[in-house]
Amino acid sequence: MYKRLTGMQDILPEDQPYWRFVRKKIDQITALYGFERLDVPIIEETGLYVRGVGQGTDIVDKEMYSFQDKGKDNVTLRPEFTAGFMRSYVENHLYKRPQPVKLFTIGPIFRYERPQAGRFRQHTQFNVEALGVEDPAIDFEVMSLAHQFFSELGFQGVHFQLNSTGCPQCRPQYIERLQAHYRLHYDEICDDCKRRLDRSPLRVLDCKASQCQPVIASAPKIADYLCDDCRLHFQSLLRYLDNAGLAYIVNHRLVRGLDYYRKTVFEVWVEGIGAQAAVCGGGRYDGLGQEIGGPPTPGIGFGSGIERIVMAMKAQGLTVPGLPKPQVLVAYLGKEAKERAVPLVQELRWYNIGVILPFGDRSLKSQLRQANRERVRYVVIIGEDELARGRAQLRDLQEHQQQDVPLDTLRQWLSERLPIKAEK
RNA sequence: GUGACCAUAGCUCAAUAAGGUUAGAGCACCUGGUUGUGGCCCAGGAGGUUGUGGGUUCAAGUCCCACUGGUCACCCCA
Repeated sequence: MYKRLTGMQDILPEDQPYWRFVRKKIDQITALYGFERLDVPIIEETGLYVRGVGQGTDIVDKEMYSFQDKGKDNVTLRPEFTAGFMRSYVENHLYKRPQPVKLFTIGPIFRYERPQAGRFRQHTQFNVEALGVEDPAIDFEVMSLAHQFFSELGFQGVHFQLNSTGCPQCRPQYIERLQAHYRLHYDEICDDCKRRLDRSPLRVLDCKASQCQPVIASAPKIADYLCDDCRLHFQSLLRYLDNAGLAYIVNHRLVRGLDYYRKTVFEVWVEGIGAQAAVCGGGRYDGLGQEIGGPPTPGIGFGSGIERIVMAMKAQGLTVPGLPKPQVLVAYLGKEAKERAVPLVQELRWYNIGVILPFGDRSLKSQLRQANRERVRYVVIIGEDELARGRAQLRDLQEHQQQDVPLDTLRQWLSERLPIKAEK
């Protein structure tokens, strides 16, 4: 028997209402904010991600689905969207268009990780990117979109974890101070942090080991080391958020694992996805354009995992509308009645009336049970008697009533009361 | 990559404190109780080589080992 690959999952019909709801909200919210859809390939040259995401990051070092194709090209299943977006922006000369270019997409992302609650090797990401503008007002716009998105999905008290991670002007000085601080406490910190100190120093701030907490608490804060440019940018953003009443928590420990982030970084946390909290993570990546060989291009965006959103929605008891389903079942008794039922079902569907046809020549009782189970409103019953008279029994399962109607008026009778519609 | 836990019917679980005959139940499914009438109820039915492979034993779902898979957590992230 074949089984799903580790970390992959099937999205069964019963979960589709959530997915439909989230996708619909994505379409609405992006249209409202003026973001256009851009779809990029699911597979790119490996080099794009190695350069874009950065050597030394976990993604590049151990999480990419990379392989050589039949033409001996080194390719990789996309582990994130932003690098591909920047590639497309440069390749299609989108920088020639009025800036910013505001884009979004939704699609699968692949990372070879050990699965756990809220983490999969393939997950679906809603990505929003605004390229070409440095103005902190666009940082605000992107965050505002995220805020409205989650609020309208039904989440209560949506707020941001927010920080600035500086830029190449100021970050190095801060990192030196941070490393100096950690060297003073070298014996007290965990092994992971000893490793991080050289490879990815900002990450020590994110450590969860209890022994590291005092060292983190006494560590210098990057906010005190930002250059004028970064500080003013951050202050403007905070002001916009304040004025708009969007809640945030400045979290000095919030950092990113990817090299290209500058200045603004933010996340949205929600309850209900196990040890994971982030349902949205993003930031500014002004260095990425040049990194992959394009023009210097400011950009800000976020990614949001749909699986995590759905999981959190369920955990928090958020409800979504049901999907439309047929409201009529045509039951038949006997071979000749079936001969008439099959084209009747076809006809009704052509007139936009959703119909279920039972299969297998089962008893009327069984067909009615099915009708009840599938919660249709009406059952059309065609038997020998009815067939001979050119009529059908029309049973209303909700009102427990039944009437005898001419077969050729069924279409009109039903279409008057049953345009196909969503359940409840 | 590291660690912990888990694996019995489609699903959720049972199977006397440390082995003992044909592995049970609820839900779901099918059939019947009404020559052709749903929900509720009643009766019946189908559905398992107890994850795989070894081992211990007179005897293994139960004990031991390995493997596979899953879950959760770490690393890290959505």
